[in-house]
Amino acid sequence: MPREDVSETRKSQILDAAATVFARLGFHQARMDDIAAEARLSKGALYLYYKSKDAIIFAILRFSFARALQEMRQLRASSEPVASQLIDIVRSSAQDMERIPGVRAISFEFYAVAARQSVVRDYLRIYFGEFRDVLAAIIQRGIDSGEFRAGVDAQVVAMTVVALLEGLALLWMVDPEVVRPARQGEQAMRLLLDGLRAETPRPL
Amino acid sequence: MPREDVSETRKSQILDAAATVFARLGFHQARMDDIAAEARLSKGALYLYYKSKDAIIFAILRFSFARALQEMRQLRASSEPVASQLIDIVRSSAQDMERIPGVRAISFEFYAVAARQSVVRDYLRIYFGEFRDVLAAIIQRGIDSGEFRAGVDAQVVAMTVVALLEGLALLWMVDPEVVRPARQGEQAMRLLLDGLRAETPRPL
Amino acid sequence: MPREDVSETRKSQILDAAATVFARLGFHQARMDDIAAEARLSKGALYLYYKSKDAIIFAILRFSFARALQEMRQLRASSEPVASQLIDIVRSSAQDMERIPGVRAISFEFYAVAARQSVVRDYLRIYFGEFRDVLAAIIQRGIDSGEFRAGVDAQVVAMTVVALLEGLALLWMVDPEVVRPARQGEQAMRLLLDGLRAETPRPL
Amino acid sequence: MPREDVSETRKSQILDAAATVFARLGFHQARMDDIAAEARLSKGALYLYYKSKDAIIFAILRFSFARALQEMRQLRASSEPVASQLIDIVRSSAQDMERIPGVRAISFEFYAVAARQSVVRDYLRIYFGEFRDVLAAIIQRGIDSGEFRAGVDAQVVAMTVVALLEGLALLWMVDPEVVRPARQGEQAMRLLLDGLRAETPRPL
DNA sequence: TATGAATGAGCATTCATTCAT
DNA sequence: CATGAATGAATGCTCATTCAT
Repeated sequence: MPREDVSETRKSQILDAAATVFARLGFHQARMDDIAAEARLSKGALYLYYKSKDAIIFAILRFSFARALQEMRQLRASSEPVASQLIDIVRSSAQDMERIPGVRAISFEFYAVAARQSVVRDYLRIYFGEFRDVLAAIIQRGIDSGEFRAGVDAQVVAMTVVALLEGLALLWMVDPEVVRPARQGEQAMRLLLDGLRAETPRPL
Repeated sequence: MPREDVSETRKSQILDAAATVFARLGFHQARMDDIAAEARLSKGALYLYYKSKDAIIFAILRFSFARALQEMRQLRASSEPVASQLIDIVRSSAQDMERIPGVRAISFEFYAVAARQSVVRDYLRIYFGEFRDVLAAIIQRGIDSGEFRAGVDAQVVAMTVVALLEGLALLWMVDPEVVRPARQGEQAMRLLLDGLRAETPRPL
Repeated sequence: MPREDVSETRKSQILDAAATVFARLGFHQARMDDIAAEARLSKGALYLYYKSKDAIIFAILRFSFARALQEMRQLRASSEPVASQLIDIVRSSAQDMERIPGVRAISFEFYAVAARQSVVRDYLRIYFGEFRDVLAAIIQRGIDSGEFRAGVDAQVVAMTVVALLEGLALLWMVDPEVVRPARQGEQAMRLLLDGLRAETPRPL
Repeated sequence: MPREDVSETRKSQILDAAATVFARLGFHQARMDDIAAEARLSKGALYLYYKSKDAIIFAILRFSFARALQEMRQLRASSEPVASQLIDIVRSSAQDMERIPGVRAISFEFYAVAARQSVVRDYLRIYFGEFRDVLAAIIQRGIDSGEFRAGVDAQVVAMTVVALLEGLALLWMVDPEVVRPARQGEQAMRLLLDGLRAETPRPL
């Protein structure tokens, strides 16, 4: 009469707790005791499911990464007009970040780690690369359809959009009273779209 | 026979060393021993000039902050055409970050800390606020002069430019082979400028 | 419908496994998990039969002790000539140790523990005491029969033989390429026998 | 005005303390706190001078080993009659062990470790090997001078003497009331000497 | 002013033991 | 009988900070 396998339950129970604690305290300041308490497990139990604190951090990285990639791939499907699709993407990304502030706090932890650890950097490189590719494909569709003027470099525009979103996340974390990612992100995107549509780019 | 005051010399000697070590190892992984060794001072000497490791971190924050603000205020002076001034700002910011990668690594450390410590966040808020204000003033000049179309929100555009620069810094750290802040930042800025000049923003 | 009592089976199953693991890893380095795995039982099962890890260690001590005493008492029976019986004893003891190296590894663990725990020391005291007594009886027979010269202290000779065997076990563990307990133990015993037979012990 | 270098002082202060604690509690049961307390230093100070607990254990091994080898080499010099020199060696070895019981307790710890760690075994191999060589040289001198009968294998006799001493140490640790290493070791050595001198080894 | 030896609080990790199933 | 998930006390080691010199 084998008991049901709680292994997966425990693992996500731990990751959830760890994410909460990491968001509050940061990777370093967070103690295994904090995570255990948050997960309502004993400290020893954490080690039944994860080899070390670092292993938990990496598991969170992998998990968030996988989910982010998955969400991103949903973007391809759409057959909306390109401009409004881009605005949707920016707006919903911005809304997501405004909705769950903890996630962003952890992102900044990861960015700090990435600056020194190539393993972490690798994950981010793939993530941002794929994000740019998805956007670039959409933008390219706009160019091909004549919605955007020819001569635009889709990759550069994609990079601009990603940078804009990440930059807004930072500014919002720093000054949430003033920075409103959804609203202002959308306005920024509209400006970019105006630039993309402009018949002739004028010289300086 | 008073010896000359080495106090200021020592302080910046320590801050330089600390910045180097923090860039390499991060705030947490960096040991007071590492900083002392890098500064060619004894560990005890660090405590003659700074009360604690955190005090050193804050001193770096204050110092970078002050210098960044100062550099920023130089921007006001210019009487260039607005568009080219904006491009200059983006390009030189991007070039700066490409020139001294260590500085950026420390920025990411600060951003991670800012997500949890309001004192740090306060500094960043002021910094980014001022940056936006400077840019907004320039942009407003463009609007007033008719170089940009009326109806544009200078603050939003300023925020967009700052977000773009910060986002590029992140993407560049993650993937320096592909992301070229100076070149691509300039292209992004030109797109934005095209949008700003567009006679009539078109509806979606 | 009483199931057959597996209790004794389990107990020796556990002791066998524990002995194997202890021989490989030592008392301290060996984990209850290791013993359970080796015994093909769950960790919990170990506690059904033994109260603690220490209890297992003591059970091994008691078991080895009982068997060793029993084997030893077989020695009394013989009616061989004394000299050859002594040589037989030394040779077969030495052969035993060469045959099962694990047993010796555990002995050294017990000796280390004995140096600090009187309970363990007590067992060893009885064991070595009895060993000496058995040998002393044999030797005394040699003295009484005139095979050995009078004036010899049977207890001292017995102690010498036991010390020799234990010493050889140590030297063999340390340098098995060079030390051959059976062969060299026999030669040592023959020398001793020559000394025992010598008409007159000569002054220095 | 540099302070005197306390490094060597501290190191031996720590080794002394550690030896005391190890003798009392064994390698495993001894805590770094115990050693620190015994050395009247903080736990941290131990780590200034030794990298780890194992490093302390090894340092004790190396130190004892070096001193034991050194003492042993003093034996070569003598030009006493061989028989009395051997008796002196046995007697003084036995007296040494009776004098400092702690040293022996640690030996048994090392023997237990040696059974599983070749690094430790290597030290002991060299030590016992050298001990045997020194004794063998002395015994060979006895053979060459005619003091002992020809046909004796000096190495085997040397091994016998070493085994005897180690065996006595064990028996003494186990039963110090009954076993008197110095006295009984000397008697055993005299028996061996009788055997060595015997004109003709008799057949069984 | 400067040193660096010393301190000790703090933390990740291990593992014997328990107990619900 | 048997299991193995869960517990939590125990401990080696680190490192910011202090202070005698």
